[in-house]
Amino acid sequence: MFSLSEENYLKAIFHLERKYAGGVSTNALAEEMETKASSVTDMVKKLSEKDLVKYRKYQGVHLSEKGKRTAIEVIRKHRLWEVFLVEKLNFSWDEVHDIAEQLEHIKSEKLTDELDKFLGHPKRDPHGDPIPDGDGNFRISNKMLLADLEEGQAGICVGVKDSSTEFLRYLDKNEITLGKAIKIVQREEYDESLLIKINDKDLRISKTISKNLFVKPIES
Amino acid sequence: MFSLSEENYLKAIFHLERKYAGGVSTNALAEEMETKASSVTDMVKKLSEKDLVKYRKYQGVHLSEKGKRTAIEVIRKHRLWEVFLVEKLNFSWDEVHDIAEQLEHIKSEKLTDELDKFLGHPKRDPHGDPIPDGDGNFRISNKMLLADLEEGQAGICVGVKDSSTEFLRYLDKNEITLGKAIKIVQREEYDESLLIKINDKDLRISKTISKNLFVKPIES
DNA sequence: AAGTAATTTTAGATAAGTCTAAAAATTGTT
DNA sequence: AACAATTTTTAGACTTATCTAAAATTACTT
Repeated sequence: MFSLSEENYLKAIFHLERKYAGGVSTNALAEEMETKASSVTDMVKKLSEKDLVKYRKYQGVHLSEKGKRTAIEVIRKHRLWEVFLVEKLNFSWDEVHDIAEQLEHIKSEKLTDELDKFLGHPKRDPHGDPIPDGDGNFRISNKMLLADLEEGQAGICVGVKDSSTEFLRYLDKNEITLGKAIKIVQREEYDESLLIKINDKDLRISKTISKNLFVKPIES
Repeated sequence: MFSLSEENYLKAIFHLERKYAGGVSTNALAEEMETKASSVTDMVKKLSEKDLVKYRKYQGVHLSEKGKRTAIEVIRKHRLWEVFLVEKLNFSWDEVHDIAEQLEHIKSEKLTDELDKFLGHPKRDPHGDPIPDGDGNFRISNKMLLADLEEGQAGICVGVKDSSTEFLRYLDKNEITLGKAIKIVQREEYDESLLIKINDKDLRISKTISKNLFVKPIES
């Protein structure tokens, strides 16, 4: 149906629309896709002709309904494959991204549905990101950045914002995994670092870390 | 490492070298790849420059050691994914080919090895074709065409030569599956059809069928 | 062995996706 | 509002993989 390149652009636009609700700029897309602005313009025109995006020269792009549906389908496959790799093939959460980038383009609706069933209809991928269902609906959750919790508040670790190998390895090393409870013991205003309690131990984490970790706040 | 197209050519050459030991002709490759002879010439030159094939103008091609290794790796992945689809995702043996054609190009050695392990190191794919191991070694078996058995002889059904949907559906309909014993009750010389006994029932099959079914003869 | 038929290669063209460099439009600044 | 800086688009070129049509080579046939 759509080329690998087209699917990757749609996915990128989908992700960027969260940040730039007023339209995704050519430069932002170019950076996300690690390509040049001129290439983006070319591709965006093509996507526009196929009614996958709404595009007005110099004004950025938006996904159309059709484009959004396609993007979500690719994301669904990406996340299901990540679950497969971690749960069934002994991959760790920092190893799965590049392979899922390949697997997400395999075309077969039956394959996606059977994989979903085989995995027991998982709701989240190994990084805590929600997996859309077959109709493209995401489970919405009240997650927030750890950095935005108040002193004394606690939350359950539910996802990462940065899923780079480096960050995930840092988390592994410090035994921070999804599902764990984290409590803010003390906020250091000077460098915005946090002293947190996790696994019954105190741990000091930098602003960089707390800005990349999602938690679901615990009502208290 | 290699493009999708390059891998498909290598695979096709590998298969054709069984039939044309003296070198695979441009036309034969063109037919197998469903493309034009001129396209084949172009690609074969490219593969030759990469030392994946040995090529002399007008003389056909042979895989080099490197080309053969690459082709076998692709075939290994194809067959492992077929096993996965049938054993884990409820696909039937006539539905898996096209999806495996896509999955066979996913690049990750760890993925292949873990998949192999997850599936319990299967020796054959759902059509009875042997799965090469990680070093590229095929299990060799003394299979032969059902058509070549003598009257009175029997064999175990171990594979298909034609794995088209149509043929596989015919087999399903007649309850001919891998592992079943088949005995030649009578050969009809006029049209080369066979009367066989399978599942304790007599069945008349045409030459077309018997020439596309592999059996391992039972010593008697 | 010479001529015809078939196969294979070459030459030039096309499409997708990318690039660089230059032109056009928008945005920011005073 | 005018100029500068930034962003975006256009124009033209390149690569990969393909095609058609013509030329070259090999194979077949008598």
